[in-house]
Amino acid sequence: MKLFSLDLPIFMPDATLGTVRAVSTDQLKNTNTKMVVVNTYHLYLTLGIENLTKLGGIKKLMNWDGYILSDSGGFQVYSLIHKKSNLGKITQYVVYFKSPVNGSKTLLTPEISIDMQYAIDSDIFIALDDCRYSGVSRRDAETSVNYTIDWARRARDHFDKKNTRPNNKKIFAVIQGGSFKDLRERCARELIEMDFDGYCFGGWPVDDKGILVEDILKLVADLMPVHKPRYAMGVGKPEDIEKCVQLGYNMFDCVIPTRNARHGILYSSNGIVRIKHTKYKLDTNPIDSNCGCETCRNYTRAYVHHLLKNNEILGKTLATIHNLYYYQDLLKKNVKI
RNA sequence: GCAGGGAUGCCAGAGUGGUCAAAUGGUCUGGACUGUAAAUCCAGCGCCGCAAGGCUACACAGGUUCAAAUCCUGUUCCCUGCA
Repeated sequence: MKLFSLDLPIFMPDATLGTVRAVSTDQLKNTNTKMVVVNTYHLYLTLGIENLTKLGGIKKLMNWDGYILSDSGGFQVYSLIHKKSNLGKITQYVVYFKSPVNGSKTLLTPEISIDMQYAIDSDIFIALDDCRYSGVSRRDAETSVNYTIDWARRARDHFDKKNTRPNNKKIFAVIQGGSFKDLRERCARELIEMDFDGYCFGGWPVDDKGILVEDILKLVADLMPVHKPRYAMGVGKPEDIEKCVQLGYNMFDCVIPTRNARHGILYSSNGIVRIKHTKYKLDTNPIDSNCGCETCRNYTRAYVHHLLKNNEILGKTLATIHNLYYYQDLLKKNVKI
């Protein structure tokens, strides 16, 4: 399947604030990355609609000639409010985020989220959703589904109102419902009626032990239209992505390759390399001898070990370049014809 | 040489009569991280023990005291002024 001119499946690194941490746009390009995920909520808070519009959008700001997908802020509804509480409040009409610094309020609605995504000038929009933990109770999952459907309709309407074709923008919706089959079915059915350009698996993709919730992922994948992109949000570890490709998903994003790189966990064809371990201090091999990334072509494990042990910025950069290249390679191997 | 100040774990550095195996950082060793509040977080780090627990420290030598890392005396070393 293709999306724009891209082969699916695709992995999109997270560039929350308009940067994949530790790498420049050129370096990012050289990892074979074609699309990145930016975050509506974080950009709304930091740059805002007006400023970002003046600056001409995030692509221009980043000097990025690839594609941009903007997450709606729905994950922050989960990570900042449901998970930590006290950082905001959710109602059917609006979501309030409370700043932990000075207590000031930020208001987010499905409409504001869309306006912001236009300011970002992204290629793929996401309708605001009420994201929950994978083990969410039935009662909460029901609320989440109700809000998500309602917000998706409002997002869709607002998106259409502003979308003067032919600008080739797409909008995806997120299927919530926790582990409850009927709720997932209802959510999927109603969202499909609204005719979005793609559908996303919503919620936390792993259980409290970190194990991929395969049964729920399968259930939801089977509810999605076959001819449209299927995006498993927040997935995941290399093996989790491969499992999800088998289930039918073809779009992925996750902080794991980038965050783990910064923390010294590197992926290789021979398994995980914890580069900060002392055994790599004098190791003059590349991180992965089968890898063609800038890091592996030019530097040794000993060097990356040394840099990361001493908290040098370049260590994070080289590690990130490697992990992203590894992920893009992995997805290439999983392209289905 | 004179006058002050100081010596506590690998480093930095609290504690100034009992509640002190030794705060807290850092280093070090593990681990976690899944639509990024994350260059973050958690655990361990004198010795023995899986653990409960036990044992040993606060430059060195004496002393005072029921009790000293903490008070006194001397020694060694370091720092800061003045010569």
